[in-house]
Amino acid sequence: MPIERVVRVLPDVAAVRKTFDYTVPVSLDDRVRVGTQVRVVLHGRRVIAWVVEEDVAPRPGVTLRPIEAVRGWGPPPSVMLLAQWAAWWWAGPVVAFLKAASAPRSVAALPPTPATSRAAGDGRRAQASGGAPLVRSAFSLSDTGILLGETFDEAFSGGTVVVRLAPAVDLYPLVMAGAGLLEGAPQGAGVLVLVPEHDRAGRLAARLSGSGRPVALLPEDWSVARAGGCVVVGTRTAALAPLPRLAGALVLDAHDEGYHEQRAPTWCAWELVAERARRDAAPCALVSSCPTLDLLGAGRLVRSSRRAEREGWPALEIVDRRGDDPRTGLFSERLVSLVRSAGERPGRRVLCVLNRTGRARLLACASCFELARCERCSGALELTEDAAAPRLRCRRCGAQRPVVCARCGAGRMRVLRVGVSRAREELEALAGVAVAEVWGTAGRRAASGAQRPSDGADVSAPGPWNAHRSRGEFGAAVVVGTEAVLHRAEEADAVVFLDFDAELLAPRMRAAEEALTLLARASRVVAGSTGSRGPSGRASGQVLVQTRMPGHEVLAAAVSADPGRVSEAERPVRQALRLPPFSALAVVSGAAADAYGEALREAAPRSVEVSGPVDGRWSVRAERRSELCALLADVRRPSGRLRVEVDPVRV
DNA sequence: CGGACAAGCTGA
DNA sequence: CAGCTTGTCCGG
Repeated sequence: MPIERVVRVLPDVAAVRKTFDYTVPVSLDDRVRVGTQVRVVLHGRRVIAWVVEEDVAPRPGVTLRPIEAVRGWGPPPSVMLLAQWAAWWWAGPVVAFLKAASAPRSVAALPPTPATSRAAGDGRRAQASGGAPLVRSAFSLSDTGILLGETFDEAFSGGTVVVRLAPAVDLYPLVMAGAGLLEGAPQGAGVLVLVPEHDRAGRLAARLSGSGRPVALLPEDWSVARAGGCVVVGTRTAALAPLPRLAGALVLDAHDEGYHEQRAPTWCAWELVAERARRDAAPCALVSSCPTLDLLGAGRLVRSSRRAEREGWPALEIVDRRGDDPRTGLFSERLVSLVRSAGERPGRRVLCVLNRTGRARLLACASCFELARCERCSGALELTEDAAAPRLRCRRCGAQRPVVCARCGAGRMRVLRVGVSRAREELEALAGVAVAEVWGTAGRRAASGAQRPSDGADVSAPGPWNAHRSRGEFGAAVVVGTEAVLHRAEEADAVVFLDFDAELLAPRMRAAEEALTLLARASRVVAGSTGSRGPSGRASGQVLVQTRMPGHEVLAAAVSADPGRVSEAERPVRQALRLPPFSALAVVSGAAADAYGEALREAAPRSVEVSGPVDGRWSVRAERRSELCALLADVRRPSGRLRVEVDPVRV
């Protein structure tokens, strides 16, 4: 009689973090391995569980039940280990990561693995122009192309590399170069490509597939990815793609906020991909037109030539509104004339961006109109609640000072309430052209607590946007909307930021970096999918920025096509305030936060600082991330609702 | 999570 | 003291 194996499983039940041992019936033996999803009876309930360990010596004194059934294929062993690491690194339940790494529906059998050692296009005949020639032609298109080709080579030279490429640069040749790592890779190894949005993942997968590469688009092609030997394309969760092994990895637009999960555990996809690549000794390219400080800490920076970078940032026109009376509203003369001319020339499209949801209130001096900003961190100041003796308080770092203008010393502030919903009407009246309004879902940085829509297309949202969307067109040449308009529009002739100061002064730690990513996004939209160029040699199209801070380093960086200026300005501020990446930070909230906070303070070594509660939130700060994670893992969590955010995007 | 069981409260 | 609520524990 054959001996039954014993395996250790982790049930897919919230709040159960323990593992349990079960015997493997002989009939299921060949289908049960590490990662397999099984059904087991636990406490009288049939639940789904993952096999986390094979051939274990059962703990003595317990009689084991047999596994009831095999649900289907699960993540490969390498990803099971990765999930375990991620659970520690972001102080969350392993189950959260295993779920993300598992198939959306049960998978009974895998498709055959493509033969990776063969030339691309062998299995599926190249339907379009074929694989390799596409790369070569892209490299030889222009001098710029050749310069970029050298950058691309460096991107996969080994280890994790941050690749800085201007917004208008077509990243497809780089992706093709990455896909080339499939050749000669071990059997089953694959190349991971992450993009921020699912639509874009679909387009990229189709294009790669057309060139003859074996491609799996996640989440739908999970089983293809599990078989390995292909290029896996997907969004954030694709960081946990079930490839048994990596031959290489690319994260496009790595600065995008979509790579950060907002719900706890607040994990970050590019960080996970970099760790995964490190484990498999695979090259990893984090690609961004404007790398954030956090990204820059992840690997060596590789840049294209200055010339290539200058050509890939479009013309940026700054409309200095310091001289304008705040009462003139959102629309400068320059903007009105731009919109008017767009209305006269058929086919031209202008997008006006106005982030009105969750916006900071802005204060300006009542006499000289200078904006009230914090001396310490440059954040926007607000008036304190105390009506008898109001003070100015920084919404970002909390510093306070009396109500006095930093420039002229006047003691009266005026509230600038730009961005009202009448923007569209006003613009229509001013410019005499039809203007459409886009609201749909809130921007991708929704107000705190709000969730990002899973794939960005909210068809249930009311309003003119959807009417136009269903016709596949905007209803007018001019559109006013939140930044969502930049994520949905394929291309435009001009993008106007009506109130860029709201971005620059937003009460968020990463406001400056995020403002620059908006300019980069706008740059891509006006550059168009063709990457056409104007007579100046720069990408065509125009980005117009209305501001009262024309000298701000974010604008200087975009004008000079040198995004490094923003991170260099940001670095000393973060360092002085001991904020990430110069420390490791976790924020604890929820009903049980106080109990957990006290326990953490009790157990914290000298090197970890536990402070709170402030509005029911505790913060835990350590010099090194590993110290922070060790503490969070060691202290038992009290029962009750608890949210632990490690390295939160918003501070 | 959800069932089991114990301890606590209530009303006749 | 039955009948019900509330809380804590634990799962192979």
